Parts: sequence; C-alpha cells; structure tokens
Amino acid sequence: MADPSNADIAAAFDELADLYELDGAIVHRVLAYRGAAKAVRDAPQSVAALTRAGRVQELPGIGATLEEKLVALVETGTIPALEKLRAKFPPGLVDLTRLPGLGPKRARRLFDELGIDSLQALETAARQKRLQDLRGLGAAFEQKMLEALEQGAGDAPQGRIVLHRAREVGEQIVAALAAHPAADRVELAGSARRMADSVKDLDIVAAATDTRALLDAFTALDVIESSSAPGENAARARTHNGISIDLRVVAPEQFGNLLQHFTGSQAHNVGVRERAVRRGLHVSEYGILDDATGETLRCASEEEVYERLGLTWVPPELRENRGELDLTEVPPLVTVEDLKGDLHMHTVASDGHNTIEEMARAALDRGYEYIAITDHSASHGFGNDVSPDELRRQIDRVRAVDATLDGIELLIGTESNIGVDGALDYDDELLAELDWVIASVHTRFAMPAEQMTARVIAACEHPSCDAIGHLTGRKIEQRAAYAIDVDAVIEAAARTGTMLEINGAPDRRDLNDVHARAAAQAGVPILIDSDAHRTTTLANVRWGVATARRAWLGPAAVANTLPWAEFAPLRKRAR
DNA sequence: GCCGTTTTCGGCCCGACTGTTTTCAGTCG
Repeated sequence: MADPSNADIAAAFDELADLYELDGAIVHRVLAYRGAAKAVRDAPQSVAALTRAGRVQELPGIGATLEEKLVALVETGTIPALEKLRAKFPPGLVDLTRLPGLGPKRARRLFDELGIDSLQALETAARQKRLQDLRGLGAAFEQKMLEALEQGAGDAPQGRIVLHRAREVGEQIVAALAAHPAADRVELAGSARRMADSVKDLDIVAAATDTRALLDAFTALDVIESSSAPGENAARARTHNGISIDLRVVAPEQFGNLLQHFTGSQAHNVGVRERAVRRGLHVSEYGILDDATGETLRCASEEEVYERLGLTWVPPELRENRGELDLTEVPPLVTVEDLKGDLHMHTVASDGHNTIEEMARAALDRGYEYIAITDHSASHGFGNDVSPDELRRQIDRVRAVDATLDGIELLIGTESNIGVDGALDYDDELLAELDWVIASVHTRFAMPAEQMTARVIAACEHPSCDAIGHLTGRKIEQRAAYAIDVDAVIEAAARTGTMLEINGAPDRRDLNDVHARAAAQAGVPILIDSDAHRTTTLANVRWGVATARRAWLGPAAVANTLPWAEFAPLRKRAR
C-alpha cells in the first residue's frame, strides 16, 4: 500500500474537523484539527515517513492524539474515529455549511430537529416555511437560504483567480489611486501581496488626507462596474471582469496596522496575536492595545508593528505561519534581478512565436548572461515537430546566432518529453551533443503514482537529463497535479545531480512553494525558468521568483543566479 | 486537542456583521 500523501492526510484532518464540529466538539478541538491539517499540507517532507520514524510530533500542532491517528492511517489506511463519524452524519450535512450564514451549529440543529440532511432537503423545508419553526431562526434566515441555494452557493467552492490576472487589475488600480492628490500611501494587501498562487478577491489599503475623495476616485475608475460602501472608510467594488475589490482607507499614522492586518494570512495573524498576548499586547487592524497602559499604539509603518511586538519584520511571501515568526533577521530572498540566465524557452522551431535571435536579443535586454533554447521534442507534436534532423539544423542555427551576439551565451537544448517508460526523445548521442536538456511530462497524466514516479526518476537517471521541467503538471485553478511521489523524485534528483525547475508560467508555478522548499532543503539546485513562448513572456520569471520566495529560497539556492562560468560546471553533462 | 517566559492544567486572536433578541449566539474573514 502506498503511503498517503500530505494532501491526503490534510484532507482527512480537515474532514475530521468538519465532523467533530457537527458533533458539537468545543471549537478549540476543531481548530486543533484544522491547524494540524495546515501543518501537514505545508510540511516540506513526507508526513507519512515522519510518522513511521516516530518524529511526527516535531510538526507544530501534532501531539500524542494526532500521532496515534496518523499511525493508524499509515498502517491501516484509515482512521477509526473518521469512519465512526462518517457513519454518524449523512455526507450531505457538510454541504450545508458551505451556504453563507449557515455554519455547523445551525446545520446540526436543522438535522436534529427537522431531519434536514442535504441541500435538497433544506430547499424543500425552506419552501414549506419550516425553518422558522426553529427558535432563533426566522423568516429572514429562510429567505437568505433560498436565495443562496438559487445562486448555486452550495454546489461547489467558488473558483479563485490566478494571481497574474488579479495583480494586473490590482496594480493598475493601486497606481491610479497613488496618483490621486488625496492619497498618502496605497498598497495591495491580502493574498495578492503575499504572491499566493491564486486569490479570492483583492484587498487594497490606503492612507489619505481626504478619505471621501479617495473612495470616490476609486469607485469612479473605468475598470469598476459597480460598488457599495460598507462603512465610512471603506468601499467594496466589482470590476467589469468580475474581480471583487475591497478598499480600506485610514489616517497615515495608522497605516502600518491596517497593512499588516489585511496582508494576512489568517494563520500568520493568529500566530502574531498569540505571541503578542504573551506580552500583554492585543493586535488588531486598529492598533496594538497594551494591557499595562490601557493605551492603543498606532503604527505608521508595518516595520514598526513587528518591532513593537518584539518580532522580526516578515516579507509578505513568508506570512503563512510556516516558521517565519521565529526569524531573528530578515532572510535573503531571491529577486528577479538576481537571475543571470533562463534555461527553458521556445522558438518558432516548435510552438514559440519568435526566432532564436529575437529571443536572444530580448534576453540580452533583460541583462542575462546565458539562455537555453529548448524547443519541444518530436514525439508529442507541439506546434512544428522537431525531428532529429530538424534538431541538428537547430543546433547549427543556435551556434550561428551565438557567434554573432556578444555578451550572452546561447545554449542549444531541448525540452524533451518523458516517455511513458521514462525514456527521453532523441537518441543518446544526439542528446549528448546538446548543451542542455530539460525533460518534462506532457502525456498520460492519469497513470498511477508508482508508475509516474518511476517514469520521472528514470528520466533523472539519464546522463543527459540536466533538469526536470514543471514536475507535477498542475495548472492553477484548472488541473490538479498528477499523482506522483514528489519526495521520491527529490531524492532521485539529489542523488543524480538533476536540477528541478520552478516553471514561471503564471498558471503553473511548478514546483509549488512547499515542494521547492523541500527540494532546496534536500540540496537539489533549483532553476527558475520562464518557459517563454515569445519574447514578452520571458518576464514570466517574475511568477517563478514569487514561488521561490514563498519557498524561502535565497539566491544561493537558485542555480541560475550564478554567472555562466559557475553555472556551466553544475550541469550533469559537465560533471 | 495542543501547549508552556502564567509549564502538565487552564487557557486558547480579534473585530464586524446579522438576525434575533432585549444581551447574545452564530458566522465570517
């Protein structure tokens, strides 16, 4: 039996939290399960393996009881308490809690007192006006439920917006507001500031000399379709392309508190506040209340907020409660400017839109010292098929352009498909003639995890395979990662000297932050590549850098921050 | 159920909103 993945374990703990909540457990017990689920999901190593090793209590939020449940899950494939609770409550009951305004307490009462066990049963009861029979619930609640059901609120979790789309809108609005005469400071906050993979909505915070004027300017922007005003210093709006935006405005002396609060994440803020309480301080969006003096401290800057709490300021990308509150100094994180090369891009030879020379000149403009031209290999047919003969001609073309350009090293490479059996395209001799080979899975995503893992490990063991591209094949908000044992691949990459890529395509960002952190900790050199298909998308490394930063990676962990002379010998073929 | 600069029990982040109440429970971010 294969070990459960961290995602599987986290899902089991989340389900236990939901069911214990329905069961009426005290909220702190429920939160303990949710916290444990998050710790497992964020863990950069296999939690199943940690459990076997008897070390799982090293994870924050895992104690003796949860260890016992993990041992059961790893050894038997199931958790007895979970089976018991599943038998106790109909599966449709958890669906009810997805409706806004209907949580576990009310769901439990609807079940106990009216026998409601599904969205369908809720709708029927609401139409028959039976919900208002319950003490504490009235006609307004009933109406709200019917409206929510009509809008399909219970059907499926709402889709999130991939970060680059949200930031495009957000950055534009921030720039427009910052230029307004009433604006003192304007910043994007929330998960967009933390550079998460995707966002639910946008949070913008501002300090202004004239709050009313700035709010009016915001709602009058061309991109805004509709707006409402939930308070004196706030506006909520929707853009024409369907993105919800919250704007909050405060006086400049309070801006640091507001920015810190709305940047989150929730888990980070909870961690911050728990530590503050131990010092007799209470943190909110309005300030820091000091028990000793009864006074509320306001901070103009975010740095001041952290300093007053005795904490090191935390870069927004790290604010996920993954250990950042124990930092004693701000860690060095990789930046776009640190990158000296890009090892994954396409040209008109396969499915790209620009020539070798155009890509090279664009790379020079970005200040790169080296790039690899890595058109798709022939077996799967992206755009034009690059046959072995075509690849030989491409070698000559790249060498020719390289000879005409100063200041940049042009590598001839390929993005080779990884076959079902782990074989690369092109014969070994031709692969060995290249300067660089990145290998990726593009077919047969549905194979079992054991086979997919063996397939990619086989590629790692090929002497000409320098790196693995977009390891898990995920497309953010579109397609889940295929089943693969990432830990096993990381181990193989470390053993064979194969680099692992963070693909910068904004809907890939693959490796993700958790995997990239684990790979770097295992000593695997990480690449940040654009996977550009035209000159303009070379800039996509921005999203790869964002993921690297969320993975706590400094420049030293990222191989293509090295100058060519130091990068070249790191390639497997040069070792 | 976890956890410890209040250490093995007694706490556990903060504030806003809603609908129902007449002081508050539940929900949400």
